[in-house]
Parts: sequence; structure tokens; C-alpha cells
Amino acid sequence: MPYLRRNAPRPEPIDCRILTAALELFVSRGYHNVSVHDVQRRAGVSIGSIYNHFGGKEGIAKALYGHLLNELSELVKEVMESHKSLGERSRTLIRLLFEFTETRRDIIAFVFHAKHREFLPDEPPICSAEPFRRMRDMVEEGMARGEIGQGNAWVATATLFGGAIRLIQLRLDGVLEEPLPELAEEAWESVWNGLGAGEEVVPLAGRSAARG
Amino acid sequence: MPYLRRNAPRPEPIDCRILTAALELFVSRGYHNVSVHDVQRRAGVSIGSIYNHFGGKEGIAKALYGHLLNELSELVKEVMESHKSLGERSRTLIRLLFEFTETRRDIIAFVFHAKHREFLPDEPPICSAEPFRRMRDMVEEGMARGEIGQGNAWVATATLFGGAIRLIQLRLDGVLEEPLPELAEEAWESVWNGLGAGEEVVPLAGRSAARG
DNA sequence: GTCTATACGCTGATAGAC
DNA sequence: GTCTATCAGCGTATAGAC
Repeated sequence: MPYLRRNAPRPEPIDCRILTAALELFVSRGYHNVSVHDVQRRAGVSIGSIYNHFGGKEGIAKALYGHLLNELSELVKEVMESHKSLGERSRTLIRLLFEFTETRRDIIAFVFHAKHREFLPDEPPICSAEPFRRMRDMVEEGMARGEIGQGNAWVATATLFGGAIRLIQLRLDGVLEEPLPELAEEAWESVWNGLGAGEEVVPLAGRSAARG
Repeated sequence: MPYLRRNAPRPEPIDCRILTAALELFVSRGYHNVSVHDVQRRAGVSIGSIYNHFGGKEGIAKALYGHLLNELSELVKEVMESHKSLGERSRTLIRLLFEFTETRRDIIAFVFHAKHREFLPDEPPICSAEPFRRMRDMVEEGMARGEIGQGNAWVATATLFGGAIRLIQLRLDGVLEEPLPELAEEAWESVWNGLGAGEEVVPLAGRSAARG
């Protein structure tokens, strides 16, 4: 049950109103530049309600964080169920993340762009949160099956998804003007097949083929 | 002239003391969780001095930001001068950044890990700052020379350096336990030569060779 | 230029009526 | 459960002595 219902009938539950307002504000101004009063005003509820439901500002952030990581984790899980090879899985996941960046910008921004340690010091680092662990598992599985060469799993995961995550950041920062989905295929192919033509380092010929 | 002198003789200039203290505090606690009093105390100077030299907390951040981006920009410049191919340039830069992450952790953390937009809203996004522009130029040059396939320069830059930047973040978050320099070569090779064995997508055999 | 002491707005949080 | 009114503390910034 997604906490965010678009175009819901008037009487939207108060929790959702608060979370929605907080997400928008946190993403646009940054957690520390948003006061409880701001959230209260934008959500159209009173301060009392906020403290009743979430116990304070940090409580809102915690709830938001949990919800969104869950949603993302579900996404990764679905990708792993519907595709079996690491190649297809990573290609699909990158495409989906890129689409999300355009259609549900705030969610992606909060998860990939916020410094959670600064306001949720007790939470473990985001890289060790479930969705990111799943990505690493995905890579390890592919490595065990020989789809990619043996090596450090962290390095392989960072290589496979680091470029995509970087592009998401560039897009969120307004540096990239094209919508990400247009770049998904190229981004995945580049990292999967390698950037270098390879003449110097690996003496194999004819590798600069299928590139667009 | 680096603003940070290690083991300098006692009477270290007051500006440096302030900047050094601020950098350490900003990185360890986050900008918004540090007060001017904290900086003042740690630097061993008075509040008055801070306002005299930098005009306030934001002034410190601005100065720091400028200094550190400059240093990083110099680094990239030197790499471009001492190497001519994109392959060698990117390999060297990744190795140097990984070494910096171990030896001058705070600098890398401030540049790669901080959300500057949250406290320096007037600065352009960091991805469009000089050192990052230089990296992109580096890639475009390599593309023009045919070292890598034609394509979107942003995608290629993100692919080439995104994995390394991701590894730096993992290391700064304490998720990675090995010192980065040990992983530098593998990280670069993975992205340069490609992760996928390539059977399905690019029908070429025998590519899983030189990987460690 | 450096320092101490002080002012004051804002923020997170609570009390208590409805 | 929801609201309004209010509090106490902190954090930035300034005034003014040395």
C-alpha cells in the first residue's frame, strides 16, 4: 500500500498529507532548512497532529525513509523475479530507476540524494540498506554463475550501477537536460561492454563494434 | 599554496586554524549540526575572529569549498598534463583519488559527500564545477580521438568515473573495509574493459581472461 | 585584530482546551 | 485525535572593551 496516492478523493488520511508535504519540502530545501511549522502549514494540519502521529520532525524522516526504502526494495525484488540473468536484471533495473527519476522525482531524490546520516544518525548507511544489498546480491549471483569475471563484489556492483547513479544525480542537479530514459540503454551498454576500445590494455581486436 | 599545513610551526595563521577546524567538524557531523561556537572552540579562537575573517558560518563554507575545489582541479590538471591517452588519464586519476581518500579523507569527503546546495544555495551544482568539467573534457577528447566509442559525453563520463565515486562513498560510509588503493586497478579495468563476459549481447568469445 | 558579553529570532517541543 | 498558545534553548550575529 503506497503511502502516496495521486488524485485521491478529498479526505486523504492525515498521515499521508504530512508525509507528502514533508517529502516535498525535504527534497526541495533540505531537511535542516525545513521546520516543523513549514510541514504543518503545507500539509494543512496542526502541529499537535504531527507530534501525535510521528512524535516530531525526526519521526517524520524515519517513517519516510522506511517507506521509500521499502518501495525501492520491492522494485529490485520484482526485477530479480522477472529476469534471471545479471545482464537483463541490471539493464531493467537501470531503466526503471531512470523512469522513476522522471515520474517520481522526489522519491528518488530523497533516497539517492539526501545525506541521511546527518539527520538520522542511528540508521545504518544507506549503501547497506536492503535495496542496495539486493543489488549486491544480484551481482554476486551473476559472478558465481560466471556471467561476469571473478573479482571483488563491491567493485563489480559499484561499476555496474555507479554510472547510472551518477547520471541520476546529474539529472536531479539539473545538469543533464535530457530525460534519463533516453539514455538508459546507452548507459547500461557502456558499462556492460566496456568503454575502452581495448587495443592497448587487452590485446583483442574488433571490440568497438556495437556502440551507438 | 595549500591552506592546510601539516606539522606547521606553532604560530599557524588564524585563517588556517579556522578552516581546518571547520572542515573536520563539517565532515564528521554535517554542516547543519555544527555551530559557530563549535568551530570557534575547536580552532582555539574567538567568535569575533571568525566574523572578522569570514563574515559568518556560510563564509567559512564558501572559502572551504573554493579552496578544496581548486586543489582538486589542480590534481586533474596535472593528470591531464602527465598522461595523454584517456585510458591512462582515467586510470591515474582514479588511483590518485583513491589514495587521497585514505590520506586526506576530509577533503574528499567534503567535496564528494557533502550536499553543498543545502548550505550554499547560490553555488552552481558541484557536478558543473571545474574539476568535474575537466573530467568531462577529458572524456570528450578521448571520444574525439576514437579511444572510446561515440556517444553521449555525460554518459561516458558517468560510466568512467561513476563506479570509482561510488566506491569512494562506500569507503567513506565505512561499508568498505579494504583501503581503496588496493581496488583501484580492478575498478578501472572493470569499467574500461566491461563487466559482462559478453556472450549474449556481443557475440565474442574468450573475454573473461585478465580479471583478478 | 582579537576578545567577551549580550541580544534576539527561530525551532523543536509541550500543555491543555475542545 | 485535533487544535492553539506558549515555552525554553540554541544558534547566528553584533556591540563594544582591550
